[in-house]
Amino acid sequence: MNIEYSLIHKEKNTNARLGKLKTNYGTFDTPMFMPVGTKATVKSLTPEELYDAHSGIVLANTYHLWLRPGEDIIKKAGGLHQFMNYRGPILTDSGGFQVFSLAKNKEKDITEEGVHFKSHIDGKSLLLTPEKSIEIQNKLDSDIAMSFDECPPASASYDYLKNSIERTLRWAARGKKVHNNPHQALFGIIQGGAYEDLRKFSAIETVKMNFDGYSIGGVANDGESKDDMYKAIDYSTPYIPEDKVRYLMGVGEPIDIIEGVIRGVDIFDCVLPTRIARHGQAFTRCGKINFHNAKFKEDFTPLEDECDCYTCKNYTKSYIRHLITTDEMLGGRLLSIHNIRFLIKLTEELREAIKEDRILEYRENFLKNYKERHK
RNA sequence: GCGAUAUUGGUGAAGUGGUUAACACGCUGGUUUGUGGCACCAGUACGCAAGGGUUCGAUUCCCUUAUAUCGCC
Repeated sequence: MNIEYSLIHKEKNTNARLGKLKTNYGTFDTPMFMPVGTKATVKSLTPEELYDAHSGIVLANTYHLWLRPGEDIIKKAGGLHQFMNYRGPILTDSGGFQVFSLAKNKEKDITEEGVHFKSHIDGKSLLLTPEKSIEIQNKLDSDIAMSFDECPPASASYDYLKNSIERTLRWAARGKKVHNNPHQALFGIIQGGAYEDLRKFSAIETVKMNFDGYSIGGVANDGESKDDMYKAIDYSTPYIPEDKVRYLMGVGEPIDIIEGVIRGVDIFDCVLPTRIARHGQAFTRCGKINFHNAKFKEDFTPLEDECDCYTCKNYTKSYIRHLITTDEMLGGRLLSIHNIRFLIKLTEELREAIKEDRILEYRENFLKNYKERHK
């Protein structure tokens, strides 16, 4: 077995779904937020801290682990779970997203064969192909592998996207052909920007290949508007079979998670909670707050009264601000613990709301408190 | 007591007789959506020790005072 998705309940008023995903390394409920652990670690957190946050699954990255320490070393260690001592499900991203940002000349470097680029570590010229990405992921032995796709920028033209999704489909087929880890699931990725016909085409053709789950990609890129992101989801989900899990790649912000869930998404991942934490910011029910702000200097209350995370149960805003402004390691750690728990708790609440068919009401209440600029 | 040198923002400091006083740190905001890059962006001295003078114009030249450091009695 690799994975088993079961749909438990469909919300009455929206496309939101409650489900369960079973893997060899544990079962978790969906919708779920997946913390990002690019280099086989969710930056600064121990596995125990991830369990405490009720994290169902974490993401690691093929490109980074390929370069360092190398997939063979991880295989020797007994696979990614053993290597990083994480006893829960792990998904590996294909490396496509990273490699495209490193490819200097998009037209020349992105070929039918794969993507040519220079290592960010030593400048060595490298080629990542769909086959190579899958072979690496097979060795990493994650629970879920992702197809190697092209992740075009939001600004890409219709014609570019059309060619790109066709190539991504060919790449998906090539990857699937070499995938040979029976314990590992393989997901296909739907692209197509904010164009209805492209998303539909990409979704239908990807689903034809019969993957274990499906992702919506190419979203939340370089200044894409929220409306376009929501459209990309709306245009993709109708074509994904109900009994397959759906993963929206790279999202993110609390509001986008809620909107994604309403549109039928089951899994999200995002660097935001850990990245903004390292930059001194935290998610709260009232919106993002910045611990560099002087107003927290003498604020001896918890980050959030009602939050059940380690940070909120034990530390004051004044102390966290002190750690952040003095650049102490613990500051980023404490905020990462909170931010990850915040997003996972958000998905827990969304699951409750789905169960009771009141997800629209939940969104309304959430938005009432949450102050954030709408792009 | 005498002489020399210095005195620029919260800090370290650059600088010039003439439009907006460099840069860095700090500080104050902000950004961050499948994490190469704890990063990026913006703001932050109405004043150059104080008071006089020279000059069309002085932070920049001169004088006095204050303070500091170093010498000498």
